[in-house]
Amino acid sequence: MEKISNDCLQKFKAVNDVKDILSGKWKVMIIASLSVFGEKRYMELQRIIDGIGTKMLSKELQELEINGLIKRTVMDTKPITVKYELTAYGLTLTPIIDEMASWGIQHRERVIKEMSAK
Amino acid sequence: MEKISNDCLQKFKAVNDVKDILSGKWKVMIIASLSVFGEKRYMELQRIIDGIGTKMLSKELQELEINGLIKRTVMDTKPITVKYELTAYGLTLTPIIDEMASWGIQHRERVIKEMSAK
DNA sequence: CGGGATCCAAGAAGATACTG
DNA sequence: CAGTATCTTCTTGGATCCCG
Repeated sequence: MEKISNDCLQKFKAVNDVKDILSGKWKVMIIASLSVFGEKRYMELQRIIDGIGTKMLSKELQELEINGLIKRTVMDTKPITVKYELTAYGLTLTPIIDEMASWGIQHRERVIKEMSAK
Repeated sequence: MEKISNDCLQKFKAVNDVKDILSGKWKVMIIASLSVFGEKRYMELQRIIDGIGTKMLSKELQELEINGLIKRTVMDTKPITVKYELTAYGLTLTPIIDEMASWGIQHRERVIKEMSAK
């Protein structure tokens, strides 16, 4: 008779895990960048993600790499360049990003409506 | 020729909006609690969400209320009680929570496999 | 270019005590 | 019970300099 409760708890804890993995101010946006725009270089990420500094970018990229969500590749170009991309595992986050994106788009429409309603 | 780029940017910004609205260490877990378990009281939320203190709980609940995602109702019981629940708008976040939950569950299975593989 | 190291300011968050 | 107020601690993150 507590079957439902256990399922809910399971679900709740699962959300908590995702929270932990995507904790940090910028991780979701890094994933979103790589998910939406595809493979990017360090500098490009910094330009895309508004307001992020080199320190935080490096730190969160490393944490994401440790968790196996992104892959870091050093290219042997004249001045060295590094590209980042989602791993196969990181790509499985796409549905979450997509859900967030579509919700955000609807949210914008809602906000616009509210403003014009005044 | 920059049509695709604009769509991507739109999408990216939309994700960013969601980030902002769900910013803060506990907001996602509060939403998840109310989504998974349904209407809850202040104290119940504090018990469910491991580690949260009264200060953060109050603060983030207020912010969520301001954003129209949750509804706060004061019940006139002997010792006063307050219940929180998702608004119709807050309920639209359910798909995101569900995606996170199912990803988290698969993530757990993966971690378990990795450990037993050793 | 892609970072690492250091220093420092600001804000987020915890603990505790208190109130209606 | 449901918070608020206060104080302290910890984390975040910005700025800067440096290195391969």
